[in-house]
Amino acid sequence: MRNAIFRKDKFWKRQDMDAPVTTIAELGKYEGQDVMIRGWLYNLRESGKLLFPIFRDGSGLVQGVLFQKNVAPEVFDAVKHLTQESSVKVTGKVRADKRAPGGYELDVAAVEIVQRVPDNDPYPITPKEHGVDFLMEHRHLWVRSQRQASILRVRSEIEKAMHDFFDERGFIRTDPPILTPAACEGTSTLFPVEYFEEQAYLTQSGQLYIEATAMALGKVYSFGPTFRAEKSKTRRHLTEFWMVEPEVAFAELDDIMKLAEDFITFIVMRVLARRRSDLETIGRDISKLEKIDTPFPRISYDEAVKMLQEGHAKGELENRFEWGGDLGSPDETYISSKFDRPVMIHRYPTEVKAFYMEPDPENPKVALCVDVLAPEGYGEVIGGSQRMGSYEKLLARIHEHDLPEEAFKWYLDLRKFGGVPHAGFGMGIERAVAWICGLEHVRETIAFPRTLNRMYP
RNA sequence: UCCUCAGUAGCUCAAUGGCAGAGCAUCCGGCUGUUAACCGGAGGGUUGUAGGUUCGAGUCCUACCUGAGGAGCCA
Repeated sequence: MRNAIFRKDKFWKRQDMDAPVTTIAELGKYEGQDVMIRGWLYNLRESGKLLFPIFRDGSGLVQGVLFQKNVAPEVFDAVKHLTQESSVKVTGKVRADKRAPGGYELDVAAVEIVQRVPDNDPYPITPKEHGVDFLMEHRHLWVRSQRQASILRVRSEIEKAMHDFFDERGFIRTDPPILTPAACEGTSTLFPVEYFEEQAYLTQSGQLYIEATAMALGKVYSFGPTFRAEKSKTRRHLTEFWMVEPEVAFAELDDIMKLAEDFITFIVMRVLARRRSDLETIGRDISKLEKIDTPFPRISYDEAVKMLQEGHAKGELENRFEWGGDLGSPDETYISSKFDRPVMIHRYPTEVKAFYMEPDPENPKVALCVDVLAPEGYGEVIGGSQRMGSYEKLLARIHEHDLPEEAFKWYLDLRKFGGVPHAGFGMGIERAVAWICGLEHVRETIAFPRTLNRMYP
């Protein structure tokens, strides 16, 4: 009712005509001028004849000011009873004020309510604290909060940086299939899907396919969603996550280790350059990111085992680590805690790694592979390797791992028709975003996370 | 799959085995510079579900459900 009456008011229409539309982030360019911003009511404080509505528009926050005697009674009344997250078009004069967050205020002259949140069914996410379960249930609204919006901006910047990095180096993006006939690595649990009369699976990695496109185009990369049906319930796991995977013909292990450290450093520098204010909103300790630079320390698996055993002897690790196993989460945290930049651990035992990895010619018990561990306990963000080159050895591996030979016929062909040494790696975007933003949990790094117990919203 | 913890108002949480409460949110009133504003008032409950012990259960016991984060596995 209030809304309907107000929409017909001539006052705001007249103001509206000459006020340019802008965003909150750009308000500084319009100091002293009338502008219109379009957004949502973030919060409202009042003090008698004085109102302080805070608006957000996706680019930032601005505080509006209304003195009762200075504005039309309909405008004052409309703002006074405006509900949180109602959508609005606001017209007013931009004024610099030290008391305002962001440095600028808007002297509100007119407000058009686009859609009013009902009084009896208010916006559920208040400026007060909420629990994880409640926020996840309202993820479609939670993304409007400043912190979540900043995280999504950083994620976008990381993805953009990633594309720029590979493009500048002559990589071609090739998109692998998401529906696949069989396991890529034969280890992880896959999501089965009905494919007409056949069984198919959602991809757990595009790697095998981009090995093929690398033989066509030389340097390629892929970026897309991957799926793991593992029943993992930790802050580092999603069932659906996005992975970027470069693959390079004629590259060996050392080449992709260099590529990996350049890649990570490039991304961190880009985020620091372009999304610093978002990192500040998130509360990230930026000095930790500023230390990231090449070269990253390179530690062989053998050396890592030695570190872990010494750590156990000093009482810093609960369990004694024995040569031959894969590093557990506490082991990775321990090793990465000794450095202030990402650590590269290379040459793991062949037995704990995927079937397609090339054994080290100097010690066939270990594979030419590398894991990159992010600092501050964020764990593995990159896994890569040099791929097995020999047709015969690869075929033997496929048999050893009980994989269906028929399904890998095309993959074996790559070793038959002009096989070359080649290598690549995969980086989980969510873990990289979590580390760069300093988040507790990867579920905040993607707009709509898919976890073991959650498909909604 | 295993281990641990938690489910009470829309939200965040209290309540020794003895009357189910507070703050925030919502609505009403007050306040001309507020910063998660503040002050006063009102409405708001199948204490996750099903059993059991007890004169009496939000509280103790059993099972189940849901969620959380740790292991394993992985990026």
